[in-house]
Amino acid sequence: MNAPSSASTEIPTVYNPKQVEKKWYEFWMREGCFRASSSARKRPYTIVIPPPNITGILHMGHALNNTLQDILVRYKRMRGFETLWMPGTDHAGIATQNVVERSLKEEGLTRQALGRDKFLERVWKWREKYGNTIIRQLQRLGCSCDWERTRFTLDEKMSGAVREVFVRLYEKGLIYRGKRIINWCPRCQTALSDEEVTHKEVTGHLYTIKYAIEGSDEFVAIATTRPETMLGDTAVGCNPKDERYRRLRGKTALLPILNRRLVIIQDERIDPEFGTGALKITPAHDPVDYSLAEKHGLPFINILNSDGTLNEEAGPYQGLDRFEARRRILGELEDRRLLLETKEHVHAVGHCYRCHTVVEPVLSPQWFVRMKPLARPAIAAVKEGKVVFLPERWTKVYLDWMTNIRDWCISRQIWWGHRIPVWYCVGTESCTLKCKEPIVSRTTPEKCPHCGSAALRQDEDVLDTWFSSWLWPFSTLGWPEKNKDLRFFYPTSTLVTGYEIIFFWVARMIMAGFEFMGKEPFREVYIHGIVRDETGSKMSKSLGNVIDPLHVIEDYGADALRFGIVSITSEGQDVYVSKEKLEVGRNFANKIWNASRFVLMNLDEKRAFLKKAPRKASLNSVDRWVLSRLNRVIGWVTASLERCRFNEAASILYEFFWHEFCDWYLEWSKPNIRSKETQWVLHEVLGRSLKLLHPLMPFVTEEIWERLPHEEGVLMRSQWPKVKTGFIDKAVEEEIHLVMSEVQAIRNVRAAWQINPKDFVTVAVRVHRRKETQILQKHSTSIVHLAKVGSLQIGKNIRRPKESAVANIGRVETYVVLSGLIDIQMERQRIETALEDVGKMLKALDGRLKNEEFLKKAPKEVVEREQRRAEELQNRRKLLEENIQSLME
RNA sequence: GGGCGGUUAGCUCAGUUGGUUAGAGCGUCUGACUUACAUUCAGAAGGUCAAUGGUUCGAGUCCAUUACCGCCCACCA
Repeated sequence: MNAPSSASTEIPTVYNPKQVEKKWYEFWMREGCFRASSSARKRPYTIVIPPPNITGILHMGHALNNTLQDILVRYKRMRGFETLWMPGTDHAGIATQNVVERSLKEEGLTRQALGRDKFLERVWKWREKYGNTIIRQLQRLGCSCDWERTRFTLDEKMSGAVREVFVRLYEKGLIYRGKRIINWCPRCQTALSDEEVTHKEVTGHLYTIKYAIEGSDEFVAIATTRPETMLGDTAVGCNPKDERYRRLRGKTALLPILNRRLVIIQDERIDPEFGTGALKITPAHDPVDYSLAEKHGLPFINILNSDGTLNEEAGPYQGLDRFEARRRILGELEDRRLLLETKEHVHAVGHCYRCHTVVEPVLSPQWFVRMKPLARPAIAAVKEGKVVFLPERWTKVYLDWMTNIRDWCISRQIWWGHRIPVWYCVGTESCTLKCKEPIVSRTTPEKCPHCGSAALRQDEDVLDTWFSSWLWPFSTLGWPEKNKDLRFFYPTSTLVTGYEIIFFWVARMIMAGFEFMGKEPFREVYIHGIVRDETGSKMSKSLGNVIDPLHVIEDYGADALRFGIVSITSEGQDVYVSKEKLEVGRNFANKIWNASRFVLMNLDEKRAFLKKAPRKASLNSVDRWVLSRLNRVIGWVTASLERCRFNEAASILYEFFWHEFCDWYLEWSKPNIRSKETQWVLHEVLGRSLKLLHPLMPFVTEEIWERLPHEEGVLMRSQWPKVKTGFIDKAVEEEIHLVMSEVQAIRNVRAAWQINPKDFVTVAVRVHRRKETQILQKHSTSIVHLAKVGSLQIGKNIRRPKESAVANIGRVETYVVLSGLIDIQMERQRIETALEDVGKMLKALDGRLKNEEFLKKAPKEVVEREQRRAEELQNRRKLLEENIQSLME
């Protein structure tokens, strides 16, 4: 393939991501670099994207989630897997409907006024216009999804899968229609599943109300947090063991205001300790009351309209909003002196997860999925390790939820979604009893199978959005067809998601995977944290604390964003993002850019020599050092990515590339820059670093790769580097380490004594071991070059020069001549501080070495190492003391 | 009421299976436009690892208790 040519040989000194990112993304797309095929002769690696809502615009949470997936996918691709990242979007029933309704409202319209068909047309139009925004934004992030496969949860094929699943579960008896207490959102005007309700602790009130006892002057006091629900009371209850209420047995209470007669029941489940011990029973608006009512055969009175106003059962309060009704009722009770007490009360109140309105428990006929049978294999699979959570602690959260799973309310009273595939016969003449049964069908039935009537009415409701999402890992691959893609790419490999949707999505996918595919949907679930701002609040538009990833991409580049966000993400912890943290990414991208510029500028025109590795013997020890470090880094980064330790990989690369390769090797290479060996090493280290960095920072690496001589095609399709163990060389690492600390020692003295950076200094080094003498002499040109030394003497018999400061006491003594600048007292202070430190360490060490238990029980290597250290420290102490002496002479 | 996570440098956080003198980035301080990079370079200061107790030759790391912060789950009206 032909890579797009880079403009000129002139390379700007500041990396400009904008143009580069656009160019490469288009190139990758054009060349089909993201495509995956089930006919490939490779092992598959598959990730399905957590489909973002079509209403979504890219926020930091998406940026994190998708960067992590892209890293895995790019890494695996380079490792030689046939890698599929399956993209798509979610129709997001309630969320999308809300958005479109809001825009209708601006036109003075409502969906009811428009009618179902017209409204749906509008939503589809909206989706045509805005539904792919998030996809384009993901592309700007660099996501390497196989976009040609992009799915949408409401596509015809997806809908087919949904109907298939509904019918199968219905026929198996796992889907049923029933009248139960569900969570009702009066604003969205739909039922919600238990998971769609978030409980918030709020400080409300506990009101104690007097209920009169019929035919007496007595009354019973009852505590409630929702006084308006009294309008739906059909009984009063207390614990049978509660002596206080013995007198009420067999009597009847009177509901205040409405004067409804309420039987008084006894039940063990009523807690005599709470409130007054007497309970008002509102069977249609409380789950506990509901089950009490079923048990005791009480009537059910629903007092709410779908919008949260009160209905005709509320008598004088009909038409009022529930909270207004509460206020009025409290006023009325107060006027009638029936309100005994009002006190503050902290309790958990359910809110709609979409619009944050307080939800109402309401008795309502809905469709449910029986979950217990589905949960069984999903629990077993996780226990057996077929599906592994990372971090592992989520396993317990999952299992707890799974074992206490409740039936799933799947019907929604909205229009945007998968219409429930159920029809009812509305024929009148020849109908039999059987005609009352719902007709559940994959396709629209033409007539009632029992009476033959063509008058059929489809269930008005749609399915919960998650009823299509839970099929995602296989529906996207074509299920219920049995095709090659499914055989090849299913089960998928890793699922990457945040913990907030473990119940909504992850758990349900595992159940669906076993139920419909007979296999787990993925082998590994990587759960990352949630993105928060500096203050720790969840980033949200309403709080105005959003750092817009698109702005970051605009200002700093996608690579900067990716690197920045990854490097602050440690396993499963929440992520706090701030602009400053992303600057680290921008700076690093720029560093990579400039280091590469340096290498490219210096590579000779004739580059044939680059193809053949020089003989190891012809490489100097600095070359061998950097190659040794590089190969260690290859191993570390590979291991980190294998274990999904993204931040670890990022920091290993950052440290190596910046602080070893750039800070040291590049500086070192300058004097030898014309040598073929040096050039080969520069090319080698840069090239392999680009590969290692590519999953994290795909754009800048690809751009440089193109300019670097190579024979591998595009970087994203190149091979992941292997560790060349032959290059790992502990001895050479130690050798260079000594030279580096020598340079640092001299620089330290220079800085401490404020020597003008332009001045050369005279340095004398007294060495105590022959090996060290050899090393330092061998590298004396480097030391001179890197520490700006004029004259350097190294030897065993060196004496402290007059007016010199000492550094690096221990293995060697380094004297920097300060003629004139030296301040004896200050130098003495410096040495004494060092002496104190040594003293402290020695004391601790001595204690350990005198401890017989330690000598007996600690491993031999540890003891030996401590002994060696002690010797070194003693030696250092001796030298420091001598230095103070000689200073005083 | 259960469960989980966190508490390490001024700030934000790393710290793999317990073993040299606990690391990074930012910030601070000192210096430098050194021919790849000021989105830079060189150097420095800064920590009794929340508290207590225990296990161990040895604890930031393991165990227990406590405190504070955060999150999740739960039908006490």
